[in-house]
Amino acid sequence: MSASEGLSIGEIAARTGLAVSAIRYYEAEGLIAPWRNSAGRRRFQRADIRRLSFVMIAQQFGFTLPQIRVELDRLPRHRAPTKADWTRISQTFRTGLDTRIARLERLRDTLDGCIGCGCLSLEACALYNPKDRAAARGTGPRYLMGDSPDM
Amino acid sequence: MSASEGLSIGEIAARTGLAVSAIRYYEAEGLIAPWRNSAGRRRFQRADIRRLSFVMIAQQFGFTLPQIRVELDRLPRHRAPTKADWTRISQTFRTGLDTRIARLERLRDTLDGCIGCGCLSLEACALYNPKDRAAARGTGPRYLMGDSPDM
DNA sequence: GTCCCACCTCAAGTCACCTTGAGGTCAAGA
DNA sequence: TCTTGACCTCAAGGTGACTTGAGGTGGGAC
Repeated sequence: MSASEGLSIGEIAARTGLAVSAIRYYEAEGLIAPWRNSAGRRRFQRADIRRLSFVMIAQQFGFTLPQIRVELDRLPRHRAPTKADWTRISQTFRTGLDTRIARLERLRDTLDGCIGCGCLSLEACALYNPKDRAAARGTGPRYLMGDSPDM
Repeated sequence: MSASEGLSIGEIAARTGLAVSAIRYYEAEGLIAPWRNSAGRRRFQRADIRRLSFVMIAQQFGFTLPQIRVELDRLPRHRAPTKADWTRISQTFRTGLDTRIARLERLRDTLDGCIGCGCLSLEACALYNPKDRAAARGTGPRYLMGDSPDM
């Protein structure tokens, strides 16, 4: 298996559960930086496994890959997040989560006030909220990730 | 303005706040079915405004356009949702919302248990939850909509 | 010698939801 | 008469996170 040092992309894929193509994609996006052996094959450090698991977790919290890269870029190259990094970062996650939960709860409260009304009036209906809608809409896709609308 | 009966696409756009291109897109997707006047221009009924506002609200709740079309297809063509329709549908919204909120709260609780740990171990870390991750991942984009990751 | 497997690159496709652009029609107003 | 503006169609572009496919390399097993 280890003709040269480090782990192959296949081994990394097996350990993280990621597809090989996804790992290559993450490299292209600058999230990881494996080196190459003499045959031009990617070689990974064990720290890369934790970097990748950090990527997966951060995605659960709704971070985009560029945002995740910013966090990883604060760490020395090839290093995985330490406990201190994690404490700092997880506070950010926590804040973002609270925001999302609060927004959904506001929506739920509004909906509760509207069940049985059914006016759907553009002028009067609180559900049709231009302000929140504007905030939720941008160019490109909007992400649900941890909460797809599987109802 | 009304050379013939009904409303023009520009008027509908002004009243709903939607872009003209979006309205044409919704027609292509079968969410609305305006008729054409002698000049080949789209003409809309007033009920279409409520249909479109229903589309916008349902999107806030995380429904995809095909899902929304299913709901609208239960109504007679050209009809807007009535109070009875709305009560039925809003129960569905409510259930979906509860599911999403519950999922985020579980994630928050897990995170709270992990702040200060920072192991990020693929074997031990509860944050790296293959089951939930698998549920959240599918082909194509995953949506956040009402809760974009703006942290 | 040949087969297979794991790996490589680069381009293009996928998904949902639209927007943008090119090129054209038609009627009203200056 | 000319221009403006609102509308039309159809094709292609953009977003994020990947996957898929074509075509190629290198090394070990039979």
